[in-house]
Amino acid sequence: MVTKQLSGTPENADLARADSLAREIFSDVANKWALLIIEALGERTLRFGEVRSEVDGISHKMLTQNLRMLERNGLAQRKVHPTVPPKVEYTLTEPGLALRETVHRMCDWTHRYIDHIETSRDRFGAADTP
Amino acid sequence: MVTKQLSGTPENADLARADSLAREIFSDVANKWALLIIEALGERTLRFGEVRSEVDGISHKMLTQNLRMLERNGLAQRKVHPTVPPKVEYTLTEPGLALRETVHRMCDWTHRYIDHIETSRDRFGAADTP
DNA sequence: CCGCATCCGTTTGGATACTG
DNA sequence: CAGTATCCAAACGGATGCGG
Repeated sequence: MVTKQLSGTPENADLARADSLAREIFSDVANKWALLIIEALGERTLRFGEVRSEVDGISHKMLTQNLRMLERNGLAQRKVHPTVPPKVEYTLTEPGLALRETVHRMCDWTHRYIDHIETSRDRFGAADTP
Repeated sequence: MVTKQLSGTPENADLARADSLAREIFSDVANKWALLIIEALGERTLRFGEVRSEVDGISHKMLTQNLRMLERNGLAQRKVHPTVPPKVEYTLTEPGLALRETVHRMCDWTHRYIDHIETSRDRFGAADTP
């Protein structure tokens, strides 16, 4: 299991809990929108609408939902300016920035193997890519 | 957008296509089950049922579905032994192994920040973690 | 043992509208 | 502009059965 490595010696009960928590965090984070948002934010501070236009394709609802999740996990910070019209800014925290590093790795990976993958898809018999 | 960096200078049409393809691959790969399977396979060759018991929680259907996807993208190789009962083995390819590296980074990240995240969740007001 | 198909409940995600 | 709620379609995901 993925989280196996997280616990050096899986021998006591604390680790079982940590493992389950790790699984939960992993599930939160290992999804398309969350990773795209983290990437979009980068080292900048963006307003809600700015993130929205950066991510492109994401709906209002999904953005809100995922930003909430990131905030809850302490990956992004939410700064509300009590003005009118409202202005809400989001910034990645240290953990968020660290996670972003791994997203970069995944992007690099995509870049490196995109040709290989395309070829593989062709060979497999592409009849389902609209 | 995440895939922005994939195209050094986003100026011609080829890159737009590559970008869309990158997005598609990213969506395929950036999901819980796919990453867990890749991690489970590791450098070993496992039979269908072995993967199933490694990943734990995954259903027959989801496993099949994701293994097909990994095969289609050339991330995993499928070896059928025409015996009875059938024996089908799966192995990560080079690209698959490379992707696995990034999964490891994500696991390391989880390990490093799990406490921070747990604390953050508590502060946020944990009323929804069953 | 493995793969494919089917049924079906659950969840996700988009569109819209309303509030502050 | 941002957040919340509602409605509804689509996709996900589990269980089961048959076929190779």
